[in-house]
Amino acid sequence: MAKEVTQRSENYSQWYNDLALKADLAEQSAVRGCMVIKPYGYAIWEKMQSVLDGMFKKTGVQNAYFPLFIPKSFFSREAEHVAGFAKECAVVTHHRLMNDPDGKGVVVDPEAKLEEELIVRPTSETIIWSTYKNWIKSWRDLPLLCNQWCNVVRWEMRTRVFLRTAEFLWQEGHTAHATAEEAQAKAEEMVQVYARFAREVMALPVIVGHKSPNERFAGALDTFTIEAMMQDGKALQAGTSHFLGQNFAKSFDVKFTGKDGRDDYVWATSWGVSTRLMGALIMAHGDDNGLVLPPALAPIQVVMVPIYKTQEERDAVVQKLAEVKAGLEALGHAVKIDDRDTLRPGFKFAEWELKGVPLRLAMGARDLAAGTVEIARRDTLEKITMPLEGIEPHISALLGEIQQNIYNKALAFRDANVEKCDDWAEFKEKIQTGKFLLCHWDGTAETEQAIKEETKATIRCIPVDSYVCEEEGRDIYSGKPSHRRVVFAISY
RNA sequence: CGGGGUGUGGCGCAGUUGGCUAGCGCAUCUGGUUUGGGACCAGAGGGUCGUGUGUUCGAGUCACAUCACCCCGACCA
Repeated sequence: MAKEVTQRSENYSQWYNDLALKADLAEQSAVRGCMVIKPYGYAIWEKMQSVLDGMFKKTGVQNAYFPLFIPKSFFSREAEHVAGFAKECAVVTHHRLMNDPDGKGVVVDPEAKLEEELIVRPTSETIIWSTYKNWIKSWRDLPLLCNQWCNVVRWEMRTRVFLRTAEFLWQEGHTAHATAEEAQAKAEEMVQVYARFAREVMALPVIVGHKSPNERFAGALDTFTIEAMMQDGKALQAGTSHFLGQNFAKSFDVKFTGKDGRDDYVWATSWGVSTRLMGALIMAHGDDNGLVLPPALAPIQVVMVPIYKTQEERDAVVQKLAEVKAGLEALGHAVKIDDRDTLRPGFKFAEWELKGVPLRLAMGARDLAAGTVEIARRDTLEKITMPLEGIEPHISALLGEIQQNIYNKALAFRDANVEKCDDWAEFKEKIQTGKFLLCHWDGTAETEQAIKEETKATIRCIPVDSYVCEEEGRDIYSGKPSHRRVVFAISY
């Protein structure tokens, strides 16, 4: 069962796709553009959910759930927002099937046409705001901080596992506030939550910044983003947080009575991350041997492979490993003993590497006699043999070190591929080689659009916490005056 | 929707100017030997060649139609 994965250097795109599928994370479903997330992949998503959920709760956010179907009329209210999604909506028009009169399976019952079509949510702003209208009366009801974990559907033309699928899982937070300042602060707070999650849990260095007006979420006044660099130098938008102003409140007539007795529209934010983060994980850390999972997200942090010739040896080794496993579990680690006796050790090594397990322990008769164990790190592929005695805290520390090392590696890679650029000819050439270019921009949508058309590069963000560069200069394209540099890159 | 490509056991593919019984690798199953980096040997099962119509003594192969999927664009978390 030689599961050869395409080499990363040869064909990055193919490598990514192979990895997502062969590392047992997901597979193509029968439905066009949709995917099945397999148990191993879902375990990672669940871990992401639980960590994020904890972080949200600390900011006062509560979970809720809103309907999958949204009446079409709800979409008539916020024109700008709707324009952003209208072209990719799935629409429910009927509510019943019937037997085909010609005896060929089932057909849609033409009698069962809905009075008003239902839209499968591409995002929930419209239904949530029409609900919030009923929940918000007074300043005492604010702030209202809700999040929902759900699936959304966007009928994309071209799809890619985890990065762009017709249906995806995500989390969307929607908040309502009494003042613009408070809402603005919330949007910033949440993007910082995402940044912390990306950096500390996913070991993914991200750039926090504002989106340019062109790249903003439909209906937002300001959009914050976390942008990550993949190993081909392309950018991936890993999460966004929007300051929505009073646009939705006005469209859905959500007013509150203030302390002064006067009515005003509420101020809103929304923010989300999706299963796209799974794609980011694969592309940011994976190598030619497969996935490299940060210990904080690995469903299995330590895998143990017993090596034996006889049943007696097997029993003895597995028993010893079980003791170590118990010790590690007591320290809160997820451990698996791979005692499948139909597979050889070499196969198991390769398989667990493909699946990205951070640490592998191998123990055979030799080790048993010597009281040692072989430890292999997934991130560096180093192997060392250590005494078994008191190994647990060492492994704990090693997991922490791996988490840090994966981050450092990704950070070093990114730093090596971020450059300032002030020459248009140079820009056109370098941007194609997978770089983030820090360039002056005159702030106009026209320039941004022209650059996009000529090079496919977009402004990923106007950075606020790394690569911040407030300085006078001239626009890379138009030559007009500029006060700061922004991040340009080709993105997924 | 524009440009290009591919449809043959579960997966990946070969199949000559039409020719006789449709083949290979992987996977699966059985038996045995193995087991410190993706084992080996022997045997077995599994295909209306995407679909339809046509040409022909004869079609996986040729023609026309049709469907599906993939890649490159436009759109996007």
